[in-house]
Amino acid sequence: MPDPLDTALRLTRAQTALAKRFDAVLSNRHGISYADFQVLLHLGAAPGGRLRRVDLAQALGLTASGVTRGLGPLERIGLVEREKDPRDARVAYAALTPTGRTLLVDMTASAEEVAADWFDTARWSDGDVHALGTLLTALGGTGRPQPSRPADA
Amino acid sequence: MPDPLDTALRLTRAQTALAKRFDAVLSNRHGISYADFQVLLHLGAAPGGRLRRVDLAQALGLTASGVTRGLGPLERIGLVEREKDPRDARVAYAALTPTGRTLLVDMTASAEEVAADWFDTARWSDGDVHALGTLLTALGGTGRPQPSRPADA
DNA sequence: AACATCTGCTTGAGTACTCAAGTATCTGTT
DNA sequence: AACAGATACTTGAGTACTCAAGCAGATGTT
Repeated sequence: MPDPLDTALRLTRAQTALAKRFDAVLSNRHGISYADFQVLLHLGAAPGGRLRRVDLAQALGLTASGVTRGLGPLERIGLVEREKDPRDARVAYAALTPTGRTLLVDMTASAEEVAADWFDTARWSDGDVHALGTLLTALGGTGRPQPSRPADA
Repeated sequence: MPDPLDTALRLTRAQTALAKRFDAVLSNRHGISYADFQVLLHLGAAPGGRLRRVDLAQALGLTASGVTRGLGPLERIGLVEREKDPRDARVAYAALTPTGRTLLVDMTASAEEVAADWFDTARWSDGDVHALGTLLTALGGTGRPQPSRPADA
């Protein structure tokens, strides 16, 4: 019977395993990591396909610093572009390029496959997955970011 | 309605937040991280309070290399000791020192508090926590390692 | 209009890992 | 008894972050 600490430890352990699995498949098939995929996901869901770096950090649970470092490679390989804000010279947007958007679509398919397979391997029913997802919603877990307006990129 | 990918993403997000919280409290109160706490937990639960480095890696979901690096500081501050195996000169055990065991007890109290508080803040019922813990058990999550024999240190 | 303060972002230094390669030791086969 | 291969561990180099400090630009107060 799991008490709160047990449950928290299990959560950590499960996520460690999950991330490894995602990382293995995604970097093998698409050349970028699970963390990078999450960046693309958030950008893709944001209006205009772009986000201020500070907001991206918030969405990812990272510091602004971490975002600056992580975005470098993605800009270099042309998945994300830097954009200026005409009203506020301090802000630099991170914006999905068309290439980035295409990759995001492909990666999402892979990721869905991995996730389904993972729960499948653990013999989870659809109901179990749903139950877990619902429970985690109440924990600040944003899940897959929802587009605020349909396809306004 | 969370599909498998949403659920997986939420799991990642939830764990990120959880780990930050544990890290903040544990390093503040006890001077070592959540990751270090998990090392002590596994050692404390193992027979004789010690584990081969390879088995510790397995238990933590890390590589042997990661264990070597992580154990360094813990040995330096006297929480963990290096022990030889008389039968096999290749293996080096990591063993909890008395100081380490004392700290483990204190940290466990803190960790239980943090975990309880976290679920509490999210307005989770005991039943929810239990349900989550049970679900995660089926995911390779070992939770809190159980002592194989009661207090044989 | 000047100044303190706040915000957004980047950068240097440090931490916690990873993988690949290397060393030492053990084990099974002939 | 010799040797091929497996196993336990460490180490060098690289990645992905963190925090603290710093800078540029915005904002509110007088």
